[in-house]
Amino acid sequence: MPKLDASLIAGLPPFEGLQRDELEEVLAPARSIRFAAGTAIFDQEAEAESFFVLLDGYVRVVRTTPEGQQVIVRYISEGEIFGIAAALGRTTYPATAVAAMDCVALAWPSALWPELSSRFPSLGANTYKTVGSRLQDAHTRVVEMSTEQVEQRVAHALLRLVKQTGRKTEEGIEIDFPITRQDIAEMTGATLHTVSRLLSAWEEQNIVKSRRKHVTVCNPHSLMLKAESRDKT
Amino acid sequence: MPKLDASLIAGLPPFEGLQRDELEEVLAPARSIRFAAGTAIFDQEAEAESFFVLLDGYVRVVRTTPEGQQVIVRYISEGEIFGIAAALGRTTYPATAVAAMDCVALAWPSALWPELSSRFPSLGANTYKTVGSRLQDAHTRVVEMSTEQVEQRVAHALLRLVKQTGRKTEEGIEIDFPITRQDIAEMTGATLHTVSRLLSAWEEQNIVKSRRKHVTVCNPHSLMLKAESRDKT
DNA sequence: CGGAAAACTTGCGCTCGCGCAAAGTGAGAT
DNA sequence: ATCTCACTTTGCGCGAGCGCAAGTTTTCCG
Repeated sequence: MPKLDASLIAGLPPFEGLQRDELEEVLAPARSIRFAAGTAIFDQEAEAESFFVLLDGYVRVVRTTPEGQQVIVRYISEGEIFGIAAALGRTTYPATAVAAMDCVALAWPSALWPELSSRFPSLGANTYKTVGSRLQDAHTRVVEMSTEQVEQRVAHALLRLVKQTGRKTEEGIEIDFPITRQDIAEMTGATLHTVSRLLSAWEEQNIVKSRRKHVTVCNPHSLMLKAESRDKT
Repeated sequence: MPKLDASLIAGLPPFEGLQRDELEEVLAPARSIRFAAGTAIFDQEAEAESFFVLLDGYVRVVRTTPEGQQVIVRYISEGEIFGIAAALGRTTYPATAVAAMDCVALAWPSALWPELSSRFPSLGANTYKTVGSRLQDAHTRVVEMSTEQVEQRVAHALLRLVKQTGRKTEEGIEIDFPITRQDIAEMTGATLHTVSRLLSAWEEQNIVKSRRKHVTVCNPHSLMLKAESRDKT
């Protein structure tokens, strides 16, 4: 195993506020792992042996119901920490994490969390801050699911993805990883049929452009209008 | 202000693992406050000046949309910590907390959190553990909202309330605080009309008994059936 | 004790979005 | 090169549950 360099993680949100030598100390027990697109990084209900920081790619976090229905809980972007069951007093993962494209991640043994977080308080603080914002995100989604129509929810979901992972192209801002209608449906509590219809309608209006597994938002402002008001403009 | 006694908080989940003298130390900067039913303990978006532990009563946590729609995020029971924006790196409260009945709570200045949690690591660990389970609860609700019909969601919500706050009576298990059809609707993303219809139908089948602002579950098993399967038995 | 507000019930019609079905299309594999 | 599978589109009908409306009951308060 090659020795990992501190510059790998310098500047990433979880490690903000750490000194160079501290970074190296944190990094020492980590190993770097590649995951091919579509492979599981960890499985729901499995023993939480590791926690991770994503160095490259995108990860989809999915919860599966006893009946086999899937719901996408969130997408993880570069630099984010995930799989932190240990930090929240759990011994198993509450969801499955799947590489949405080829990924590279650092992995630490969960057992090291108490030591690491107490030795490097900023690490703990940074982590709990992201937990806080994820809790808020989750509540925001509950509110959306409770109060909005499908069209608004899909619009909100696209806007969030574009904001989180958007990559500028000549036609607009493209979501930076392969995403299907089915995926969008699982994020919004809709069916792939309805999502497909919405995207077609929006393409008609030059608000989005989509190809197989790719979505580009051309007119974010119009999409925001769709997201806000429930009248049928 | 009367000096508070350590026995007040001994045995409460957030303070598990603390010694007697530590409890007193933790308690020193706290003050005890009463809240009349219906009054706000803190408001969404307000500066997070304090965090709280509920000693008596129940608290409703509500998020309000820009359009004025309300969604009940959760209920807080005796012994739970809440309003911990500070622990999650926030400076404002993400939701409003309202006393669902007359309540007594302890309040600490938010500014003390870093010191308290580092001086008493169990306090931090206990708190983050509850944050973890709340994050999970929120995701569970997202999954429910995505995959279940209204009837199942209402059944699940009642079962959860009964489990969390149930008080045994001769007729069954009663939810321990005043709760309206509107409240249940705001927990489940339904309308009060639909909730009313469901409760009427279930009363017909001797599954629940409800009076104004009170709900008793007589037959939890039948209610679990309603919660699980989407066929119309 | 009486009046009013708050909470609850019930009926009716309509619409959003699902369920089902079937055909079309792009992309990777051999 | 073409085959095949995964992804996508589109049509049609139906039903859950909302929106609106009107009426009833309970509790609170003067």
